[in-house]
Amino acid sequence: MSRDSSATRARILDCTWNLLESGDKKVRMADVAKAVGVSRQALYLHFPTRAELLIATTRHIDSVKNVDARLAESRAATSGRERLEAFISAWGGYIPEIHGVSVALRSMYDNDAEAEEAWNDRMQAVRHGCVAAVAALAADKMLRPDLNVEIATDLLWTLLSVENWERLVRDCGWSQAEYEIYIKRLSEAALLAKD
Amino acid sequence: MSRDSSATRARILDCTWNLLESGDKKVRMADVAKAVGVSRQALYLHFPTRAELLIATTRHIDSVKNVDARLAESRAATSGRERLEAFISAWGGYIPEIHGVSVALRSMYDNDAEAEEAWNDRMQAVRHGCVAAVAALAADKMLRPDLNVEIATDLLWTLLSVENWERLVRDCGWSQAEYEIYIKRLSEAALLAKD
DNA sequence: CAATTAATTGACACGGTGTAAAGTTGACGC
DNA sequence: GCGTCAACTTTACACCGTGTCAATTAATTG
Repeated sequence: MSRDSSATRARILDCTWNLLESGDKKVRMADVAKAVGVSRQALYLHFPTRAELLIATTRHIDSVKNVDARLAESRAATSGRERLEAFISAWGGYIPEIHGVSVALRSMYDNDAEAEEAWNDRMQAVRHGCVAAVAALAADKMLRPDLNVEIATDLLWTLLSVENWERLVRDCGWSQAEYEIYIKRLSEAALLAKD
Repeated sequence: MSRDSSATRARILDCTWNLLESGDKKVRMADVAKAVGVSRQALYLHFPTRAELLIATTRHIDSVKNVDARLAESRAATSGRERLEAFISAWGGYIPEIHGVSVALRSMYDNDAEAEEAWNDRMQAVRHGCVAAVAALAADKMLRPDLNVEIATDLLWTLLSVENWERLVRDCGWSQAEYEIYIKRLSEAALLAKD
């Protein structure tokens, strides 16, 4: 080949990531192109649409940040309660990493079916983690008696939403550490039987 | 005047409301115009921008649905706990009424400073209610000892977000009644000292 | 050298918002 | 009845951002 296609593809992903994370919202295709130092049209040589660029960027972040390994940790915990805490640490600690791209993806949620699907996929993955954590609690008979597994999963999934993280950390000015502490307490207050 | 200006203005607001609430997302100026039976340009005779039309629509809904009176109820409660429950009922019951317009407003949050401000105003109003409810709990010495008033307010405000309502009612398929029951329990588990 | 391929340049269609200008229609006062 | 004012219409267009297309340039490799 003349120039290394996969290398520029990687540069595009990195620059997109940077732009998104720098919080300058308004990341247009032209902005990315400028940041990469490439023509706007070159982007379309690598990614068919803006939505696909964003989705590819999340996957890129996932692989760089090793999200699978992080979440795997929570599966190692023995007790249900430890598992819950480990999962909250893993996911809660991952939210700030993907926050920029999550904002971009969600902001095109309404207009773009592809973006919607990508976002939902992501959220379903989180839900799987919630299901597992709640199941572990139930196995330990630690689940509040007035909750069934389904309801408890819905609640935990809701508590751990990116939107709630944004509210607390961005809007309320909490530190990441505060977020993790209080969201753990909250989750436990919500799910655990008082004993 | 030739035709009653304020009457068509009201018709525009009603039709916008209907369209937004019918969930057909994609409510463009042209869609509203068609629904009202008026030219697209006529809309701009009454509202300078789409954002202002949406904002005016929320105000219109507020006055029709009498949001102030609803929230006033919660201020009548005597004990802190009653006040918390009353506030959750009032606001939680109001969310579905404004859900359509809230989606539209939030979807232009990133692009439109005016829409952002309007949405934030709304959320600040809710926060005032949270502040009052938490203060009432604190006055009754019912607040969890490991929470201060500020943190407790942040938490309650977060729990009562429109986004959480959407997650539970729309995405998880909860009924409005379930939402209110479980969000009350959750809020109490989060905020109340166990006694 | 020739073939291949990344990337460039410049032009354009589309959809949605908002603007501008000229024309139509109806109610009202005189 | 007539003129006037204001609501509304029609048509046209500018702007922005996405995505498409075609012709061209440049670098690598057999």
